Amino acid sequence: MKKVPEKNTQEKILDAAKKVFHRKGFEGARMQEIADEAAINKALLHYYYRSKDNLFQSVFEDAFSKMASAIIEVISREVSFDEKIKAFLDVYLTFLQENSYIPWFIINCMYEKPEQLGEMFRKQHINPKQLVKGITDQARQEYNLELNPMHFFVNLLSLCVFPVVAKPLLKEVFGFSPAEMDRFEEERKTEVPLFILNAIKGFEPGRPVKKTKKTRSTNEL
Amino acid sequence: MKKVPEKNTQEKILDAAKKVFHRKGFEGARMQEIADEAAINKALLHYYYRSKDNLFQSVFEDAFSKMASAIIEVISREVSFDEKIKAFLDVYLTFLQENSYIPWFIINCMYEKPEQLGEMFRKQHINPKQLVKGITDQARQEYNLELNPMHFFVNLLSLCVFPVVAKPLLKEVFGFSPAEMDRFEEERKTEVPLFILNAIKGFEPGRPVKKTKKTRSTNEL
DNA sequence: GTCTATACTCTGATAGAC
DNA sequence: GTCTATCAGAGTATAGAC
Repeated sequence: MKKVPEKNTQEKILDAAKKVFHRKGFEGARMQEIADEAAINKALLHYYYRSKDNLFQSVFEDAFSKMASAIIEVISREVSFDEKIKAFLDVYLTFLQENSYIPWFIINCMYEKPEQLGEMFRKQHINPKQLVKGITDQARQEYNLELNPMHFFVNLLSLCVFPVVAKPLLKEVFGFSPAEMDRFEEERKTEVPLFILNAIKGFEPGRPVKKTKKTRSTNEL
Repeated sequence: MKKVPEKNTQEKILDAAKKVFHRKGFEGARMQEIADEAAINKALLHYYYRSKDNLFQSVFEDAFSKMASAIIEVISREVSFDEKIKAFLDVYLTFLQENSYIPWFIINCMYEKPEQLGEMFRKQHINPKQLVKGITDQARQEYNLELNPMHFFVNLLSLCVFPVVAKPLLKEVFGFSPAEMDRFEEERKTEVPLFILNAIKGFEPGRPVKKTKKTRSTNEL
């Protein structure tokens, strides 16, 4: 009695929808294309998900909760600040590599339907502001670092997410082949932690920003 | 004899098209909406610009060249490395504040019509790879800093652009009021340079990443 | 549950009067 | 140059057989 892990139709549709919505966005996506991608008939889409809107909604909720829990899980770990940052970057960059369609999809959705989100947090009893403040509080207690909560967190996010979101742009601008692009993403797993950990050291109170070894006079590094 | 700076129809159309395409992207934009925005008839759009594609092309080229020249101008200045970085952040963050619609529009365009871009660079005789390498070469010569060209430039871009692109998302996640959001953007003009200049110092060869003042044992900051 | 065929709406584009 | 009217195609959604 073999276990055949064949996906049922509903799952096939959802997977296909993710791919197509990711590539084309809501407006650009075509129900026909989703049907083709899932290798089923167009009418079946409407059998399982009444409308395009409805299907999109499902894809969005799935994507957003994946994204949110990936972030929250790491942040909530009971480890030291530096371990937490490293773990965050490791887990999150890998997550983004494997789910590169999610960030742009979420951002776009916020443009089209800005309300949608607030209650998703309340439903899950999450307070992002508090969560973020926890990180920098920990940094102060353990390392005497003075980090601005929001800005530090947004910096983390930016360095992880932007390259993923702007991938098609960067690919074109720098003329990367798909293989080079993959390599670039792989490299970021070491480059981003390096950059951030270097930056953090500058926020020790004993290390004023203006100090420099060089002899340049007015504009110091 | 008063000068009445009334715009001619073609300009009215282009302005209207910018607004609508910037809000909705290519697929989401409707010719009817552009016509309404320009307070003219739909048929006139096709009189001046043969097709939707054609009109979009004009809007895109305008946005992209604005963005590109804002970046290139600063990078090409003949100043020291640190002055260049500071100038870049100052100019670019202000540009983004005043043109916050552009990044989303460009990235979205890359998803919807990935081809469109490569030749725009060739037309303007720009070699992005070379331009970017120039920055880190300068850093090595002037400050003995070993920066990876691509990654450093992408880091710069990320920290500037992502918060702008993800504005609706951040606004919702953190529950910012419009005023708070403005303040946040204003703060980034000091936070981002601080973060980056701190990070850069870590790339001096004499300053190994693993060094730390703290007594924590295995996982060093 | 899955398919074929089709209804209906929206939208980009054109024809032609003025 | 600008308008009204209309076409042709694409796309979502549904009806109904199996």
